[in-house]
Amino acid sequence: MSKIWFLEDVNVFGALCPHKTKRYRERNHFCQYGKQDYIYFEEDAATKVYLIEKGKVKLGYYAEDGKEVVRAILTKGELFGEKAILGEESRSEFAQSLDAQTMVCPVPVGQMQELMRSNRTFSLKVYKFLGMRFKKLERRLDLLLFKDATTRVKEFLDELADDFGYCCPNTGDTVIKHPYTQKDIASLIGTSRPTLNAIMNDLKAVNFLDFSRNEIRLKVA
Amino acid sequence: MSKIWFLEDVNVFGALCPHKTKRYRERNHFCQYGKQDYIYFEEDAATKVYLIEKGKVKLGYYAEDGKEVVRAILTKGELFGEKAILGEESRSEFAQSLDAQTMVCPVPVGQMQELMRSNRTFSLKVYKFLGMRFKKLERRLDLLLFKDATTRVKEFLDELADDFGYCCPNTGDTVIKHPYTQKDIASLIGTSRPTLNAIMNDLKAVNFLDFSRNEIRLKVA
DNA sequence: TTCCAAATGTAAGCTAGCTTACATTTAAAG
DNA sequence: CTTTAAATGTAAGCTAGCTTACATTTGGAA
Repeated sequence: MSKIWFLEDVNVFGALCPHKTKRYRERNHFCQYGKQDYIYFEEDAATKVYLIEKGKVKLGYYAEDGKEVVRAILTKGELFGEKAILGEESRSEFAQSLDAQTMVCPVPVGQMQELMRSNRTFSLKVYKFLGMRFKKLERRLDLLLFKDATTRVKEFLDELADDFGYCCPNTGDTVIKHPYTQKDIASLIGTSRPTLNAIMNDLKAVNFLDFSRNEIRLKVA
Repeated sequence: MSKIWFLEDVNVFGALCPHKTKRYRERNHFCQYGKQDYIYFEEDAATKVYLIEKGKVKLGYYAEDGKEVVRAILTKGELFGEKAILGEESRSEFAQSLDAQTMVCPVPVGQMQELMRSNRTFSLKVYKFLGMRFKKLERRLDLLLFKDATTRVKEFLDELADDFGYCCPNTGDTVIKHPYTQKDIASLIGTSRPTLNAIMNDLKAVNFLDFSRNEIRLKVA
């Protein structure tokens, strides 16, 4: 499902990206980041929205005890910093490059809003995009409220399959090449890292899936 | 904090409400609902945003096991159904009147979006409003992830104080007259009802607060 | 005024999942 | 090719908070 949205987003934001227009390119550039580089920090002024051209970006924040909390890890074609459109003034999270060669295209909020005003179709797509993010949050909250850790893992894997999965032509398994560590996943679904690991191995034991460092295979039933 | 927004919302949506214009009033009316009446159900087409003129509205949904889950209870001046603006097609929750005399002002999404296009200030306020709702969700999620039940109760009471509280001139206590039952609150903060009750009585025992059916007093320190 | 259904109060017993601690494996950097 | 920090695997012990069950109180309906 989110796959469908993802594609629509690409249409929208691909069309949007100002680097396609020559005049803009003269003034601005894609921004490049190395591994671990921060694109923005918590508390930074929220003046731009970013489209990922290449690489991986981690969004998260630091809890009072200093522990890093992961909100999401996004890749090529995905958008982040969108709360700036909704009047956020300072960032409530950091954005950090995970790859040695991450490229993002920054779009000033003002430009975004101007486009939304002048192009009804575009604005509706942005609304839908924001609505999706909203629902995703609500879904996470509901899972946290009512589902046990194993169920949350399975739901997370389903989402992951939408974003990164493809069907293995030989086995029919869904192969997911993803950028998450077990620590990240644990943080996202609200369990401890050891618990997540145990669950993953249980699911492997019952042949629900197989996994290695950066690949998960959901077995066909 | 949310109080400030609340007031701004009133400005915006007060100015917006089409019943102020005579022509509109001839065609549409405020909608009245009795106790327990549903304003919309889950799965209903999401074509309108609603402003509460009077009374109380409960938003929630039913879990698979049939248990009711409360998302929020809103009162005069507050807005709901706003996901319709963000391209939601069918409701993911129900809206139910809690008072014998609840009045709401429905605003079609199309009209809303037209206004947003034609009035930049208005659209920015709507964006900010949506951003607030977004942050509220994120805050709830973070609390659920990292805080124990007692902390969540206290945070909830702080929010409640913003929405319904006033300072008692004699004692200096913050008095909160609210529409929630303990069951509602438990559902909102993600605990069981017995646990919430125990916590409330513990907080009463340590003189942090006092409470009866529909009033909570946060004691001055 | 009485009655009833909903709301609130309370306790016992159980368990999912946390914390902590440590071992093992892996991949990236020099 | 070695080194090393990060990632992953595993287990023991503990506890917050759940479930269940029941008692008591309360406000509104009749």
